[in-house]
Amino acid sequence: MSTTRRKYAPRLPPAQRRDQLLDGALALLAEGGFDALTMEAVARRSGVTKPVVYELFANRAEVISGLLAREAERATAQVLEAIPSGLDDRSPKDLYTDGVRAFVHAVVESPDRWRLVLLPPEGTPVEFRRQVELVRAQVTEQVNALADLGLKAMGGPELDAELLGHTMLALAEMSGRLAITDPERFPPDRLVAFVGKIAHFLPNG
Amino acid sequence: MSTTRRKYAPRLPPAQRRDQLLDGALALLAEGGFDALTMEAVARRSGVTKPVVYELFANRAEVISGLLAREAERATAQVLEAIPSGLDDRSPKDLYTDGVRAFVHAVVESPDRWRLVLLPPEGTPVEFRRQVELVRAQVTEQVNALADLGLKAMGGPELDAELLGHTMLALAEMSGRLAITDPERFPPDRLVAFVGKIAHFLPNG
DNA sequence: CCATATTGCTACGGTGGCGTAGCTTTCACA
DNA sequence: TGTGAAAGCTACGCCACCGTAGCAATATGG
Repeated sequence: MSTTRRKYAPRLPPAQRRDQLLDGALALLAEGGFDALTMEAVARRSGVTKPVVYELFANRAEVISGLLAREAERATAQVLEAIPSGLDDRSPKDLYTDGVRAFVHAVVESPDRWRLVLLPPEGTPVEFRRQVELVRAQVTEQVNALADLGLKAMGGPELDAELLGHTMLALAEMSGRLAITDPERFPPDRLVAFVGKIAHFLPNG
Repeated sequence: MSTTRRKYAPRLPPAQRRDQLLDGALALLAEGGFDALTMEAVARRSGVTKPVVYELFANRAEVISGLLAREAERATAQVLEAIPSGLDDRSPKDLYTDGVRAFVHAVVESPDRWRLVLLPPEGTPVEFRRQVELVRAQVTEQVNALADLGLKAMGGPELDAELLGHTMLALAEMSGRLAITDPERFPPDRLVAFVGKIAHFLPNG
């Protein structure tokens, strides 16, 4: 058995290869969870061998954090692009509702990406949790600001501002989760309509 | 070097050993996530050898589902015990608030247990997700019933009943999560007070 | 105090991922 | 067209976990 040499994979500049590998990693994750995300698997998936992967990522942890970093960036870009934060002739309530709308649509567009953020942590690699928490902290800050604004604009702070922020986030995430896990039953419109109503029932925010 | 024989672990009847092993498994999970939960580790952790573990669990999957089954049972018991569902002279809103109170206190009492349910899966073993979803489905049904009750009692269904159920659940889970991840900043009282206010702002439920 | 079931242990062979050393092919450019 | 750097590849040794076969200690009850 002359060990037949494998066909050379097409050559790629590092940056591009890196992206390709992360694509593979994301797919693996979506299919088989974190257990499926190994260096070997990433290599196989992209039709390439292990040393190639090690050329770009020192270890599994780097693949994971690299993946999350990239996806988080794209994810936020996806939302920010959809939400014209410039003109704010809208009330905080409408701003929030519009944000949720943009968010839910982004989720429906790239479920794999968002599954990563919405249905992840604990029991998953530590580095990963760290990263997610970082991103979440940023978002929380923004949302808290909005909540504050709402409370100030509409009267005395009858509600715990910080918790209101968390709640707004939780509502958005719930919508995203439902949009991913049961898209038939929960189309974006239904979700957004509901969130909008809730927002208007609250005394402010 | 005569290979010194290891000291015999105290003998235990199966049921008791089983419980001990699951305790070990839970601790491992809390410390190092799912990657840390291996047959070897479970054995080591309980000062016992692998075949002993295999005597009680055929494989990792069984350990996991066994663990989740036990914890889920204890968890629900913990809540049900704290919430006197018999007397319902209270309004649905108060019922809900009391439920959340009981829930948050249960969480604070056994964080490891609830972390398992609240900050879990995806990217974690499939069997596990299945189990969690089963439990969650049961709870969702209960909560939906409550939401329905609230909506009917307080006037026409201005709100999407099903989504209201999900929201109530999401609020409770958010409270639980915050109670676990930042207990200093979010003591039970603060959380419960907030949830109570929110409930009363909504037109019903 | 001995027989025997029960409980636990040692010791493997097997698999699969990790990470690296060193060789081979491509390809851009002279 | 030929050459050297860049990009890939093969092929290891290592380690951790899996799962099992067969032996050793310990209880119990006759």
